[in-house]
Amino acid sequence: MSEIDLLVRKLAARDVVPEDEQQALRAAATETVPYAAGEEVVREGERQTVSRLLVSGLIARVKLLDDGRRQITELHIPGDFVDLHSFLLKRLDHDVIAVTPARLVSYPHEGLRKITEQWPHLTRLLWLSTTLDGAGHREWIVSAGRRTAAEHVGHLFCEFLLRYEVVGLGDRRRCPLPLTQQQLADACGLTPVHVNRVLQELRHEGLLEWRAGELTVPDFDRLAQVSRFDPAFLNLIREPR
Amino acid sequence: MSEIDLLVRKLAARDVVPEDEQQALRAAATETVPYAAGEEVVREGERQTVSRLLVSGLIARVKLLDDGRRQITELHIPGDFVDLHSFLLKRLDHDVIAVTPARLVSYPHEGLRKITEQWPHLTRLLWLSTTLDGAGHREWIVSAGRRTAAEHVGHLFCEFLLRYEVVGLGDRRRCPLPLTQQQLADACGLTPVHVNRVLQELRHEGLLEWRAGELTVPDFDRLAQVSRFDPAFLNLIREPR
DNA sequence: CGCTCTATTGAGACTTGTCAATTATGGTGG
DNA sequence: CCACCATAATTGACAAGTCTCAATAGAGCG
Repeated sequence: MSEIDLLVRKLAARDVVPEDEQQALRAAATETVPYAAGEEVVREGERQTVSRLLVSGLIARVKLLDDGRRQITELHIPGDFVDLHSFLLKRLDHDVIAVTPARLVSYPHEGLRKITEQWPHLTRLLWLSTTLDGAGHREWIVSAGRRTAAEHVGHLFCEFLLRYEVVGLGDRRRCPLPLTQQQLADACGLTPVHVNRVLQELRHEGLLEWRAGELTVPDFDRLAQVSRFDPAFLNLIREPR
Repeated sequence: MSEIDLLVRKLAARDVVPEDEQQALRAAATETVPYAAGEEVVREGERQTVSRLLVSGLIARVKLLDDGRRQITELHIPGDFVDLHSFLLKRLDHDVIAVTPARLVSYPHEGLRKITEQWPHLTRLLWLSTTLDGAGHREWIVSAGRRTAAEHVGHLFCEFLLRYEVVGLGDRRRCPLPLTQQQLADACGLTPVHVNRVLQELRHEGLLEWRAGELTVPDFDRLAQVSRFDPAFLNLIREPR
């Protein structure tokens, strides 16, 4: 199994990824770096010269306020670039931390630059990947701004189920969810206490189970309906880009 | 004055934009389309074949929930591409509407595709432009999740002042802000009633004035401090991309 | 077998929302 | 130029959702 298989699955859900482009991607990778749970992968503001593809584990993008308030702005599963945007931004506006032990493959910006010079379609696929992040961000803005706490949590769970399904590491009944309630609270902009109460409510309604880092949802459509989840933002349409 | 001048100012704040690339951009534009206030520019889910650059007016990206709740996920000022991400996504996850009368220059995706084939550095600048949107989104997630209502409103105002300053249409004392309180509420995930109270609070503390669609902030640094505003997310660093 | 981190529970406070009415503002036709 | 109208802004009283603080219970780990 190649280090880019999961990324290819993710991209292949949106367009054809020719073999030569896969090869070019593989050639751009350098080493694979392991991280321990809680370890910092990227610190806000520091100049980056590589971007990193997650191949195993769970990664969070975290923004901190000076008084300690913290907000997770995205959670990454295997097959996601956790900081492809650093190729353009050079300095990130957030930290990147490993939630669980994780392995990340490095793609030096120099190699990515060469890809933009020789592989226009692959470039567009990578660009697409960052715009998918953007679509995810917008959905999170809606969740934080206009959804109730229960809808917000349920919506995030639906998102996870489908994203894991796309890369073949889960389906719409179950997927990994190795978070603490504190971390879930930081992702939703809630307190851990309230997240706990919301989870109990969702569990008592039989909408989900969540134990030992695994999420189980007996009826995806029901959870999706209750959470006002519409998968359109995942852009799961295979067409030329 | 060329239609891309404001965009060039925006990009030039982050990297050098050579004359030949400016020329390539100009060549990719087709017509300029005027919109009336309230008019829809792009409808969610419809397949797009052009992207649009805003040259005058104010534009909002709006997401709607089935029961009428509405969230603005981004506000665009002149010099912004309002839907460059549609070049990759093809179908947007949100509507795009004109808040005020506006003029938009069309860039057919076909021409953008050619740019990705012939102008790698310009391609990276356009890609950068969408990642700046992403950084803005993340800041909005933090505002919605972890900032108080007053901080949220103040933060948005600081963002506006600096963005207008970058394109030369304002400075950190004053800029256009042609929104209703209802629209501001939809951008912040608040109710109009609460936005109104927050505005009075900010006004009474002498932090800002806002009349006739124009925002005036006597002391930017004080508003920024009160709002926990850190301009880093705007990525205002000129370096090779 | 402790120890530490995580999850759970309860009581009360506070921010923000809801509903409904009133006032101000700006544009338009006469 | 004025009266009128629709929209936007403002106000008040009260409800609701979420937070805070503090304590207890549970679970994983050396």
